[in-house]
Amino acid sequence: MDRTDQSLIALRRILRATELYGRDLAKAAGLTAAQFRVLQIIDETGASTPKAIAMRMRVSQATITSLIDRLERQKMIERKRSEIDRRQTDIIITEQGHQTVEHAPDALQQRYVREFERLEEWEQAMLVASLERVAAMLDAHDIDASPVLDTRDIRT
Amino acid sequence: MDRTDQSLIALRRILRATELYGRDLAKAAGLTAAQFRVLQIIDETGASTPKAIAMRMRVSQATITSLIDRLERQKMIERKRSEIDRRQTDIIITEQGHQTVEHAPDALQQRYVREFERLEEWEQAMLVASLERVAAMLDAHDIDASPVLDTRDIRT
DNA sequence: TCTTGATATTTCGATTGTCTAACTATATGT
DNA sequence: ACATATAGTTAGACAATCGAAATATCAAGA
Repeated sequence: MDRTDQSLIALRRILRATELYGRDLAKAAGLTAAQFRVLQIIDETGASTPKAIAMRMRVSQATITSLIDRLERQKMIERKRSEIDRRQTDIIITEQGHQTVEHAPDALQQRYVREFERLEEWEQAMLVASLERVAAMLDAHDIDASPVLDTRDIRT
Repeated sequence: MDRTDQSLIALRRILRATELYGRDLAKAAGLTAAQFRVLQIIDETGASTPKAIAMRMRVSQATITSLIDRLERQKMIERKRSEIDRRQTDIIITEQGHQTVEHAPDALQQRYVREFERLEEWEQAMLVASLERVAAMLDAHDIDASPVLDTRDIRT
C-alpha cells in the first residue's frame, strides 16, 4: 500500500472517530448533535444571530429557526430583539446553556488534549505542521468559507 | 496560542472541510449523504447485509432498512434472500450503483491526492506518521469498532 | 421432534434536521 | 415616500433516525 492510501485511511479513521463521538457527546448533554453545535457557536461569544449561525454552519436560516426554537424551549438560549437593527434577533446563551457546553463530558477531546500534551516538543510541532498542511490541502479552495476562523470550543 | 490549540483548530478545519464536501458529493451523485455512504460500503465488497451496514455505520437496523428501500427504488442495489441463512438479506450492488460510486466527482479527495503526491518523499512520510498518530489518539479506545479496516473508496 | 430463546429484518409511529417558497417587519437609497 | 433589499419566521415537504413491536428463521436442548 502506498503512502497516499495510508494517509487516506488515517484521515478516515480521524473522521470516523470524531463523527461517532460527536453524537455521543451531544446525547450526553441531552441534546442532538445539531443542537449542540448551535449552542457551541453561541457560547463562543455569548450571543449571535440566526443569520450568522446559518452562514457559519452553511445551512438555511429556516433550519436555524427550528433549532433555536428547540434550544429556547429547553432554556439553553433566549431570543432578544436587536436594539440597533430591529430586523435582527440576538440569540443569547443562558447560564444553563453555558454550563451545558462547559460541562459536556468531551472525553474524546479530553483524551486527545491529554495525549497531545504528553508528546515531546518536536513531535507536537510536527503534528501541528502536518495537520495544518492537510487542512490547507482540503479547504484551500474554499474561498467563500466563513471569514471567522473556526475556533469553537477550543480546549476542554 | 499554544500548540494544542493550533492542532485542534487544524483538526476542525479538516473535519469541517470534509463534512461540508460530503454533502455536495452526494448531491452531485443524485443521492443524500447517508445514502451515498451506504452505497460506498456495499460497493467495497459488492455485497453486504443490513446488519453489517448498521454496525459499520453505528445506526439502528431500522435506519438501514429505510435507506436501502430508497436505494433499491433508485436501482442502485438489489435485495436477495440469503441462501445460507434465510433470515438474512444480501444487499447486492447493481452496475448502476457501482458506476455511481465510481464516477462520483470527488473533487475534494482528488485534489487531496493530487497535492499529496506532489509532496517530497520525506514530507509524505511525515504526514502519514502524523495522521496515524492522531488517529490512534482519537480512536484508540474504540475497541468495539468495526474489525474491518475502513478502506472505502481509497484512491480516486 | 418440539419447544424455547436468540437473531435478522421489516414495519410503525414519532421526532428531528433540512430545504424552498411565501410572508412580515424593518432598513436603506434615491 | 416608494422601491428594493435584508432578517427572521412560517408552512409544507421529505429524509434520517430511533425504539418498540411484529415476522421469519435458526439453533440448542429435552
